[in-house]
Amino acid sequence: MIVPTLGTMLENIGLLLALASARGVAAASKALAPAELNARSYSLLEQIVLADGPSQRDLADALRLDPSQIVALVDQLEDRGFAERRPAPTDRRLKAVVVTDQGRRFYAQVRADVERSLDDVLADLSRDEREQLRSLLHRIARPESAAPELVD
Amino acid sequence: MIVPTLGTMLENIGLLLALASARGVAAASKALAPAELNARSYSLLEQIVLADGPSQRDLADALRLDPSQIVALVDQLEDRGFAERRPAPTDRRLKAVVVTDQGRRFYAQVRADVERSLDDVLADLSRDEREQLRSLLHRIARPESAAPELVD
DNA sequence: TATTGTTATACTCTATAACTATA
DNA sequence: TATAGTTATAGAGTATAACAATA
Repeated sequence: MIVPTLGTMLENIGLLLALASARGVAAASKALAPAELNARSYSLLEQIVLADGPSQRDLADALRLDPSQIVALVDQLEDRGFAERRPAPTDRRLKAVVVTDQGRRFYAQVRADVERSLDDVLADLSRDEREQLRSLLHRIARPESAAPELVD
Repeated sequence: MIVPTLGTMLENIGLLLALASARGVAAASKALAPAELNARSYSLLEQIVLADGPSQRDLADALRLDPSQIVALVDQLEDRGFAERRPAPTDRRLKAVVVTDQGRRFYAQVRADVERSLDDVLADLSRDEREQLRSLLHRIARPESAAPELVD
């Protein structure tokens, strides 16, 4: 190795964010592989379980994905019997995405595996530090002065 | 909107990391677009500027990319006259990647734009909080007990 | 006119395997 | 036998535009 301490001179917080995120996604993906789910579909299922009835537009906003991508992801959950599309009573353009009993059970199972894998990623951090990190990230990922700026 | 508070019930720190990272990359990409550089190439150039002589393997480790991807990225920097490959004197398998004067000037220019764009992303955080975040992320992205685990 | 869901498509990224030259 | 760099390629992920139905 020519430069042994390359990594230690890193200051760029943007790169640090990207590297930490990549580690988290990799760990979650590995944990989810046996269930044939990827990290994005897991997060989508989680949103559906927690909200129980969001429109696809809501899901696109929550995950900062293009609505056209939500279509395929919800299709997959529907094909596996984990979610269903229901016409929204108030606005016939909307489709409410609801979790099925089977989907709720499945989520409970895989969630334990995912959280264990994230524990590994956060192993060096105390409980307090994890809460700090979560709070700081929340203010970056979901600023109070909303203004979603997926495309600009 | 069916569920107004979807975003606020988010606990998943893995998703928060991914969203925050995506915001950072998007902001940096936007700032770098006029210079026809993407976030990854910027980080690569930064490593070369800071280390001045890393092997391509070093760069792959620092950015957690596959060595085969570094080839194309270094090619691009070389084509634009920002970096050069030099045979390493100690081991003829290695190629030391060094920044050119032109590359150093270019980096200084775009760096200001990137840091300004990251300021926007971190706007809600105080100086102390940014330092906290950087420190926490560093311990996730570059754990002391190294063991790079790109592929496993 | 604007918005939701949808389809199709092109583009970028990423992962993987195989090869060479050197050690 | 192992490592650095390289090439090629297939797959996953992403962005974009256009359309029908509804508001």
